[in-house]
Amino acid sequence: MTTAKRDTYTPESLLAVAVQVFNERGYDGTSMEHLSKAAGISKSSIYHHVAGKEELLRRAVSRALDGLFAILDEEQAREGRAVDRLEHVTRRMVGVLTSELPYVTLLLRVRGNTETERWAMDRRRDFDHRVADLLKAAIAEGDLREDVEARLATRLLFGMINSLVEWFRPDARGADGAEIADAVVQLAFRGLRIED
Amino acid sequence: MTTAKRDTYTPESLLAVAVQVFNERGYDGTSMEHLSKAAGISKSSIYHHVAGKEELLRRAVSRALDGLFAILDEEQAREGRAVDRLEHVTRRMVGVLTSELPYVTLLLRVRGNTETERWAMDRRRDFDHRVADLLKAAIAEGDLREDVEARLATRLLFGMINSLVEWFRPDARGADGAEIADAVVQLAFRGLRIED
DNA sequence: CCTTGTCCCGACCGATCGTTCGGTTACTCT
DNA sequence: AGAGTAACCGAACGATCGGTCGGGACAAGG
Repeated sequence: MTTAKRDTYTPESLLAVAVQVFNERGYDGTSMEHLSKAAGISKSSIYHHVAGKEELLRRAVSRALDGLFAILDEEQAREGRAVDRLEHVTRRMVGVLTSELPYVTLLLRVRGNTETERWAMDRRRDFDHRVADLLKAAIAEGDLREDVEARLATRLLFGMINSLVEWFRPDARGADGAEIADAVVQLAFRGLRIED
Repeated sequence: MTTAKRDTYTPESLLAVAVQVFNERGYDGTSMEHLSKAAGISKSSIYHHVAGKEELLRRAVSRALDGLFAILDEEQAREGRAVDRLEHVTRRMVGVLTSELPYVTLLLRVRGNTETERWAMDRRRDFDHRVADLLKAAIAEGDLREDVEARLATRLLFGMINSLVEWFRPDARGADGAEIADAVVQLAFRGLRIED
């Protein structure tokens, strides 16, 4: 039996409101006053649910990072040819970006001003390196062209995927991002130009 | 005869310092105190050169936008097949991103909290649409695949190019970004995968 | 009824925000 | 030398920052 319906805030439901405001105004541009207006409760009441502004940030980026790292544990990311594993990770990244959009958006925008932000940037860099290794392996296995440097290609691939947070908005009709994942894979692996 | 060497600040030289700090800490995360420390002059002295914090932002994003819009006026962006014009704009965007890196970085990160930021976002959107029209024309002329929607492809292309501000750092040996432009064009137009 | 704990509030804290002001230094021009 | 001005400074402004405090409203359990 899950908790019955309550019209009060939980740390999680408050987080959802906070993350939305963070993304609209930027984390540094958001005051606790802004959050209280958006949540409909007073500024001091927020501190009944969470320890402060930075805990909201930490919860948000943790959620995003957990979603991303979980991809690497999936079977299709661990077994098979590197190029196929890379394509799977690419598709699943688009999936996580769309399903956890506000949290990932916040993660991709932290600047490293606080210890929490630097920790998030470090974990994110770890994830990036893991995917970069996958791309290098795909080149070594002869499935990807080697005239584009692996690190550069990884950065451009991430640039393409991560740009979703700048323009993707969830759709009423259930666009779960599968068609976007197709487009990303098409563009990244086969290119825009028609070869003939 | 240009102005003789001066060890005092001009609005332009102060802007260069300010933009660097803005990019390190984020615009909202940067206080005038931070700027005064970085510039080596007192907080109040900054106001002798510029009207305030927001003018620094306006000057910076204006410079970035002027650089981008100038691309569209170039002959190679106005004449020839759409696909070739698009490739030229792509290469030149990489060039402007690298040569005006800190200014474009700031432009790509504004959130719309002030009138200046919203104006910058509007102008940037105009530019994006101009490039999107180019891509649509290239599809209409039969040079680009039509199984990826034009607007989506434009967004992914921009995502790839704009990601430069997240990782590109100017090199001592004059890497002017030409090799990066090659990589972007290779990836975007021909893809990563080896076709055979 | 009274206690207990959850949820919330207005008032307030010291610190910091962007900005202003009056005044001083130092260079340029005559 | 004296006047004018560009460049700069310390001190302070009102506003807002993130966060604290004591207490009120209210439902549950006895």
